[in-house]
Amino acid sequence: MTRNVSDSDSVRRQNRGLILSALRSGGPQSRTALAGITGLSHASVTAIMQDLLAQRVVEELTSPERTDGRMRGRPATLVGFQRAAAYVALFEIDVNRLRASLVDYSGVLVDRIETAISPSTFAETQPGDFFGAHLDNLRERTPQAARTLRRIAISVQGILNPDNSGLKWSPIANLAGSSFAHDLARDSGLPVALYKRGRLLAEGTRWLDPGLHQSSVATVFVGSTVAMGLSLHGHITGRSEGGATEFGHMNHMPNGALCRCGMRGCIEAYAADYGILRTSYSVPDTTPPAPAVPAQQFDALIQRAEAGDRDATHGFNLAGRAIGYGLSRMMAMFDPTHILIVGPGARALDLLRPEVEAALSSSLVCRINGLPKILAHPDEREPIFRGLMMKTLSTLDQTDFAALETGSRI
Amino acid sequence: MTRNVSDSDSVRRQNRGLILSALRSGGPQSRTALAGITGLSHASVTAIMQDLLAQRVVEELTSPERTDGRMRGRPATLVGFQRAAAYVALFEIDVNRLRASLVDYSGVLVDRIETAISPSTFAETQPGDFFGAHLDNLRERTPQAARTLRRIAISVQGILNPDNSGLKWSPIANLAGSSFAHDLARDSGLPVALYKRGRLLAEGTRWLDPGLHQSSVATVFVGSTVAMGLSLHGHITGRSEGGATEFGHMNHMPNGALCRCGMRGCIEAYAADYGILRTSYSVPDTTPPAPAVPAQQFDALIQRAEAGDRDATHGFNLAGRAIGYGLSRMMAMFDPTHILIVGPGARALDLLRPEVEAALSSSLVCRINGLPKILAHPDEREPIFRGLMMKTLSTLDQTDFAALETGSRI
DNA sequence: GCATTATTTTTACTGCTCGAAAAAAGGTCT
DNA sequence: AGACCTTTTTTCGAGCAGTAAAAATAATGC
Repeated sequence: MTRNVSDSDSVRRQNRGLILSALRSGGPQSRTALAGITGLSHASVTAIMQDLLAQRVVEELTSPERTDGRMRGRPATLVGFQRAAAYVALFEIDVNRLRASLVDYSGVLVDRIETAISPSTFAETQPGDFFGAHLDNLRERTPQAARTLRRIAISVQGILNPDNSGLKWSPIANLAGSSFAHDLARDSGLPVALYKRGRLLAEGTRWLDPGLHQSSVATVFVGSTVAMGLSLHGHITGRSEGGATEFGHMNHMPNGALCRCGMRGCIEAYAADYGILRTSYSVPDTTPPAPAVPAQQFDALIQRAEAGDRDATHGFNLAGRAIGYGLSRMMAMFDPTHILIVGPGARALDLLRPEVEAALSSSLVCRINGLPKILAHPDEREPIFRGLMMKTLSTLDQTDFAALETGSRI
Repeated sequence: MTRNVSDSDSVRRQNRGLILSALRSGGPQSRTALAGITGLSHASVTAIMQDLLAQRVVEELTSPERTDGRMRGRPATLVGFQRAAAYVALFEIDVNRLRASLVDYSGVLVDRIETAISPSTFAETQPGDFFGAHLDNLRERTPQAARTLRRIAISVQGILNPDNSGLKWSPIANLAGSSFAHDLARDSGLPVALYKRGRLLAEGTRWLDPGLHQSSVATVFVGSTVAMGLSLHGHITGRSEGGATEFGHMNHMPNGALCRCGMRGCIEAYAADYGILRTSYSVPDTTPPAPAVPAQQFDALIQRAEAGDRDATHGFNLAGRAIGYGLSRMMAMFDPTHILIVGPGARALDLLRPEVEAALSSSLVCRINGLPKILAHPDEREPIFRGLMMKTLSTLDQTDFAALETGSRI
């Protein structure tokens, strides 16, 4: 049972966390600016800063670099994260690729390794060992980071265990089943966090687009799979309080098209690249899906549909309808004001939009509240990485550094 | 912008709130018991209690009534809410009935008035005035409560305004459109809260069934409408952070049966009493729904289906399928461990269950995590009232009484 | 050089929780 | 009846974090 008692310790944690989080989203700032943003008094900011400086969590920036020469008064000394205060290792795993990144505490990418993944990769190597090997690699290449490495976070696809120690199911062959997060944590001695890709998309767009930072956005990935993350007023919501949803495998049509997951009628079976391709080529929708669709083949299909090809258009229509009804069903439970389509499918938004909007219009909530704004952001790599990084660093801020005991505040 | 700064004020609020909430869910208790439950030290509990006693929020119970004669040591003095510390007025509005209740701070029902509602009620009287008249009535009948009346809460059906000041849409004729909560707040000078019925069902079952108190439950009302509330690990979740969902009007079938709301294919159009009746009597599903279905007619239909009547069984099958697929779609975003069916439809759970479970089984999350437990609770009146009352009193605890400034703690 | 302006630090004070010890309130035993 | 035991409740001093206001600091402008 967690104690929710509030005492001076929790007060300090809360207010230190407030300052770190302001620094995280606003970059290096003066103490006065931080006092304004957090609502703390100048005295408290100074006191907390003294602790943070003494603990080498933050540092004063040497180059004041006044933006305007005509500023009066004592110039502010900016305070920013001390880059070497901590490092985190981030893994993004995909059906055919692993990307391992080393990031310092200020959010600067230090090192990156990319490796190809094949369906046999995890048949030959235990997932925990596979990640462990890459972690060692990162450590060897940046020895000074190895000492202060604090956390590991992995972006995954599939359904998580209740304790987030591994996956119960995943489209990545042989990845599910083992508690690889637990294994990796044991072997490395570091905390390991698993995040669903869709959830990170939501987190990432929250950080990428300042305009959307505090609004309610449903971020939908359309590509080799279909996934969704929800960011409601800056809070990530969804299954298991982990912010994950199974949007791609939400049922669209009872007994419908065969999905890669083995079930029938999932949204993904209509709206992922393989589904659109299957419809466009009039392949029966009970045919087992192709393992992977090359990017150029998908782009060619988009071009055909844009040129007016009936079959291709039909494929995108069915995809749009599946996504649209899925969104309309989601909106019976959440009320995002914006829908952001990311991934390869974002390039086809104009083809999808009519059916998406038609489906949304047929729902009561949209008739009452109006349609949400539907936007596209073709790149999904950057949001996922940024989401993974910001989520991990923010967790580090709050869990590790906000809770540090005050030394002797003389 | 809300300031999240933590200071001694917020510490007091938090810890007072902790004690009040323990008292709310555990009933009158000794200080020692409260210290154990909240995690506060005995000294803090005593100090906070002195304030609460001085402010007449709680009182010491006179009758110790030892449960066991063989108890040793100094007998505990129980502390409980002071009944007259506050009163709240609760309204439950339905298509054909208004129930106005006056409840004291300890949760005891003091007075209750029931009034019939007809489709013309709100055509003749402004909703704000209608509630105002009943409020005055309650006040006149219990003058000592009128002085310490602190809050008004209303259970409604329909889609709320973004600012919760009224309804954008409601199945209750002419109720939507006006900001009656705002009007009533202005006229009465008291805060008025609007809650969706489905949300209160979730809140109510949370309080009614201690076994479900901390688990994750989706409570589905099946009757003249279909509604759902979610309680995940004791937290109520859903649209607009208000915990509401539009489950009944989630789309089940594109271009499907005509719903009372005017849209087509809503779950309600298949699973509310009128929908089941329409299917059972082979009336075209685009026929405008009957305004109200008498209870005995619905019960007769259940009996016919239980006796094996094909047409009636078909009606319940389609209803079960609509609910089942709706739940399966909901479970792509939430993961309740229990599904609780309440309302008149709960009596037909055995008829609905096969199709509900079949639909759930066809979803990926249920294949991976297993089916949730499906239970029935035939009475829906009690959970709604209890949910409305507990939510309102808990809000009063935290908003009004936890925040009371400490007088002079001599 | 000195007033002006803005930022940062210091000082004095308040309020809260906590641990330990003391006080209170019954029952039990001789 | 009175000493003892057990459990609950209160009291007391220490410690810590926050605020407000005053003081210190560092640049600009005349």
